[in-house]
Amino acid sequence: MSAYNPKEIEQKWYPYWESNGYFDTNIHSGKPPHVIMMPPPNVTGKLHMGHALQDTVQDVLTRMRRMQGFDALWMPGMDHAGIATQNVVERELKVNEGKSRHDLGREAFVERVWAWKEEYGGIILKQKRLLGDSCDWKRERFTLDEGYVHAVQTVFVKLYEAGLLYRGEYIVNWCPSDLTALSDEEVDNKEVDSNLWYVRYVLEIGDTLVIATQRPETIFGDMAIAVHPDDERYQHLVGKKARVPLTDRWIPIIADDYVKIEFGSGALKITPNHDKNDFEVAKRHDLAFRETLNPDATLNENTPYPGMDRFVAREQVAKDLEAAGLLEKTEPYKTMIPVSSRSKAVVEPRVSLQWFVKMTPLADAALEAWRAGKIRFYPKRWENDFERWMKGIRDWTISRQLWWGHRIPAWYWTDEQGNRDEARGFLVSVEQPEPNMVQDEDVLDTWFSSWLWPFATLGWPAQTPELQHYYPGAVLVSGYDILFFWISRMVMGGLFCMDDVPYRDIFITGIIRDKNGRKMSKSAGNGIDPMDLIDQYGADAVRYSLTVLCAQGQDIKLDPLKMEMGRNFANKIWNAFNVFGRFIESGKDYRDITKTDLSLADRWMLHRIAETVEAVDADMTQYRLNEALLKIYDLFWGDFCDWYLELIKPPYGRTMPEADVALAIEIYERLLRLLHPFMPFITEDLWWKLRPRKEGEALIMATWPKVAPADKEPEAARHFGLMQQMISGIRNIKAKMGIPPGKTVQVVVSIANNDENLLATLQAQNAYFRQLAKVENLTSGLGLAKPPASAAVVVEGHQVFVPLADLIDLEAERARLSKEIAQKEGFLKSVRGKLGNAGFVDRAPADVVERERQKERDASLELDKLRENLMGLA
RNA sequence: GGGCGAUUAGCUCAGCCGGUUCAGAGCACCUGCCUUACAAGCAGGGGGUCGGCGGUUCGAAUCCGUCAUCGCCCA
Repeated sequence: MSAYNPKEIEQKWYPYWESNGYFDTNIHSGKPPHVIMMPPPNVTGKLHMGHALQDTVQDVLTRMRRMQGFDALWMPGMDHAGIATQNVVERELKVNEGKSRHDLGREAFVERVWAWKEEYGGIILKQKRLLGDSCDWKRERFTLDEGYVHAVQTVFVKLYEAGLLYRGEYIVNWCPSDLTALSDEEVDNKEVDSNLWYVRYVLEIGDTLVIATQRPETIFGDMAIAVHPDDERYQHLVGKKARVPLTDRWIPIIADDYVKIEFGSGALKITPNHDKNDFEVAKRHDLAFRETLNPDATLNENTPYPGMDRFVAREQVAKDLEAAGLLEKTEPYKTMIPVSSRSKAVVEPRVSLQWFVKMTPLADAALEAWRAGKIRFYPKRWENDFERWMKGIRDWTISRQLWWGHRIPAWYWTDEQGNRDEARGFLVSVEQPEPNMVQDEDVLDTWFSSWLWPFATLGWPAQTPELQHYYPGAVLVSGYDILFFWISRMVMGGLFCMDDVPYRDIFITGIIRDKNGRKMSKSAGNGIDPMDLIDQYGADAVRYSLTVLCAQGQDIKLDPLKMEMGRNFANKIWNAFNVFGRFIESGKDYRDITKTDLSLADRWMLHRIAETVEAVDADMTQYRLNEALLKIYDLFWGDFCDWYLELIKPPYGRTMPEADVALAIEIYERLLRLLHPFMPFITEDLWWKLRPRKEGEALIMATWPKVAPADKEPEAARHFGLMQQMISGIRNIKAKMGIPPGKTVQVVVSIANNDENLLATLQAQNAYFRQLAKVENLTSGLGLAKPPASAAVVVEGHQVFVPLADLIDLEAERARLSKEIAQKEGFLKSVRGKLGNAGFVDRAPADVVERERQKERDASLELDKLRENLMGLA
């Protein structure tokens, strides 16, 4: 009559669930906990397809567990997203007031950020509601909440006291755009086309030495030239001096086996301040350090080009070298450059004073927990990456030169003028340890707060009842793009602070790409906004499609048209209700009406549901949501709609018996329960249409279907299956003979093997043939003869004849049967091939062999009958 | 350079521990239907030697090796 329109319905139910407290959890409920920590989205963020996918997965799991009687906590919140948020507010400040954050000063600026957060932050949490996320909003946390700040500072102190924290001048990744240090994980390596410049260094002994460099602009920071100790070409030069080109500075030539003899000329310039490896070499050889760049990556006063941008300077230096006759040649060269994953600026290795976490001991604990089976990855292969990263772990640069974030709880003494007196060292403490001490200016990497999420959100360091009840969680759902950033670090953080892993299962989803397989990004403009999809197709449809597309760990190439799968299914669900729904008497509760004489179809349907529930339960424990949902889809569409509803549907103008309505309601309820975690809105709406319900009897709070032993009736299911095949066969004959599906035919069914049970069932079900295949007269019996001029199908040895009198198209029937025969022959050949193989008969398990024998018997019997039928056509 | 993943129908992809007609689904395609739940639908149908080669096995889309192509991660 009309297509399903999700808009109205989806808007109706979310507020209903939320306001009734159905998402709420309660440590006193007496139910076992089931906890999922939502990866906190950036406060600046908007919902993207990755969120839509992962939230769907988490919500499906949460809703199912809730229905299964768990105290299902899905903990929501947001991340303060240091750089991202600071950038947003800085940009706004620039545009609106033409000011920089320095114009405002730190305190005023941070206040601005808070104001921004209150006004615009958290759009994403509203969007999550439109998706249907059933998280416990009352527990929502923000990584800069007061209590959370305390947790972050506490763990900082705790790490320091454990000797896992240090401060020092090391070479770090420096982002000249955001003017802060970054961790290794925040830097991506990109291959670019560049050059290799061969520069001549004048030697004190009068000769020149050619050195290949990718960065001529850094020569002003050169503090040595290194050659390999085994390189015979340069033995005589070690200990001599060379002049840095374009300057009057002389630097030593040293020997270090870090140098690759084959690369370039085999001699390497050592620039400790601007190259990680050179930094190490310099430490080994006790070289001096010379900074040649400003924080914004312009050259500084230690160079002849103060203020010039590094890339401009690169060309300029090359030119000047050439002019000075010091450039031997330039070669094109492909090289990897480090890029900030956030700002995309080319990162500069830069020596600066930063805070670091010593990671090896933490990683060792994580590895040990993993080896002991305390965490499990789905799919398992991600364990390899986890292990590799943990084993090769490097210390974590956690200080950031930003204003928005967790201020580092380290304190410094001051002199009379109030200036920091670094010489006296520092104290690490949550509270200001002594009057007149000042706190470190820097803030912590945002991930340094995120890695505490699973317990800091529950009140840690206080031993709250929530913490005891909800930690550790059941499963973490996230993408592999933050396996190192977050997932792995949480494992370490949990072990360090809680002495236990934060979750047992780690379900890693694929990444959603555009339909051509490219990563979605703002700059490429190929992003799909999930809000548009929800608007266009409905949240249930989006959830359905994403779940079905989400095979274990595979990236998803998403074509928005895929949402039609979900939309069509929702429409089907909606319309299926009408078949029996229109016979429901308003206000009537059908619970006391029991259908006592279940039909074959009834028993088959109940059996199929039971079977499916078992299969779905098994899939869900393995996080095979796509498999589970497809099974439910098949059950609903393939079994319930295509067969069951067609059978219970009364003829036009007639009504449906009350008992049938009651059973249909019961069956439909079970289907809605199974579907609810995946498609919560439409199922909740229909749930209330089935019968009057009291407050609190919402589907979201209903119980998950359990398999009752009485529901399983394999024999009934087998009989029904045979009838389905017979009916399909009749339809096939009609189609092939050019008989309109609506035209009635007569049918003779000949039951083989003296199967009187089947015969009895069949005779009781003439109506099925009438309704589904427009069979007017069904004659059935054991071993009946083929009527003249009839078409035939063979179903597991039983024969279905359709007498066609003058309607029969002999050619068509011959072709039909020939095809059947060819197929059957092929099958029989393969079966006989197996059985003719002595190895198979001897070695395969007895039951497998027996099964093949049975197949052979059945197939050859059927083949005989098919051939007879073909012969009889003449 | 090391590691991982992918390669199955025209397209997008499922296929767990090797054995049920196991070669599947959705879309697309062909034929016939506006059969009063649904044309976002119904019925019927066509279509793939499961990337190549080799191996293990009674038996391989599935396990192993190797090659090719594409993609990702790490250095």
